[in-house]
Amino acid sequence: MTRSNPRVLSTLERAGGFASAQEVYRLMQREGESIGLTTVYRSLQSLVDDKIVDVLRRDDGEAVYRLCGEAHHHHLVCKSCGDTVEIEGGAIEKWAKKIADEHGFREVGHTAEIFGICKKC
Amino acid sequence: MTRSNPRVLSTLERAGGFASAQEVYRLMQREGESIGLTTVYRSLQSLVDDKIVDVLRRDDGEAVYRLCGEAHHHHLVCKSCGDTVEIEGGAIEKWAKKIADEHGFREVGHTAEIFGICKKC
DNA sequence: GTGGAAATGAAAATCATTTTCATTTGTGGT
DNA sequence: ACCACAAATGAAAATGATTTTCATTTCCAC
Repeated sequence: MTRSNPRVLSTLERAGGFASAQEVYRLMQREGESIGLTTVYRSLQSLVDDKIVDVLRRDDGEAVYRLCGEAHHHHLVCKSCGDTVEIEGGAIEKWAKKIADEHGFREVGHTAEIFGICKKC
Repeated sequence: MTRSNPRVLSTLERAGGFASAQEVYRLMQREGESIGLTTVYRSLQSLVDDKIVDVLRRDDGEAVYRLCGEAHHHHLVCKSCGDTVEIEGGAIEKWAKKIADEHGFREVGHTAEIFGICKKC
């Protein structure tokens, strides 16, 4: 993936760093960019693989992609408006490590996400 | 919703309190219950509306339904062989609640999973 | 029983996402 | 420049969960 990747990334940035694949595609169409929906999906997926963007789920199950810094963090997501707060996970890191050690697991990683309804909703 | 509702609920219980609509449907089929997929969806939705079950999303976007009040647990999964250990998440519960409180979130839930390579692999 | 509202379910529609596959593009070797 | 081959692209079809439509069935209240 080389040609499309940067265009998709830049569109995602322009969208406020938070959009679904369909939205990125429609936005690029509107701006006269020539790209296929399939390629948008593939580019986003490769950006996820490269850990340049993050993916999470809206309430209706649609995947939304989000620019993401390199620092490992977790998310507090509003189920209603999709608003996202990056949070620190010091406690989690320790917990994950401890549990994994207890069970003899190596090369340990983890995922954690908190969701609820935010103040505004 | 009256006739199907209890049957769907009881099936969800039997499934361990955690399953997708399709899984509930297939389970009922296998057990010889006569019910339509549409009705399973409608029953689950009404159980969600009544706050008897909770809905959240798998990584692939499929909705999974969970009995409310079920003590939920987390998983330690081996990336290599898929072996899974159920673990307790006391620390996580507290962490999630604390963070959510700090940001004024209501109706809070969370997901967490630890993965790595197990002893055998 | 009778009539009408609510519940049911089969089939079709919807919608995001993935797959297939033929075409285009980029690259390295000559 | 030319050729060959691999990677990238995108249109169209396939997939799979979920929702909608609509005709039929069930359940009450009278």
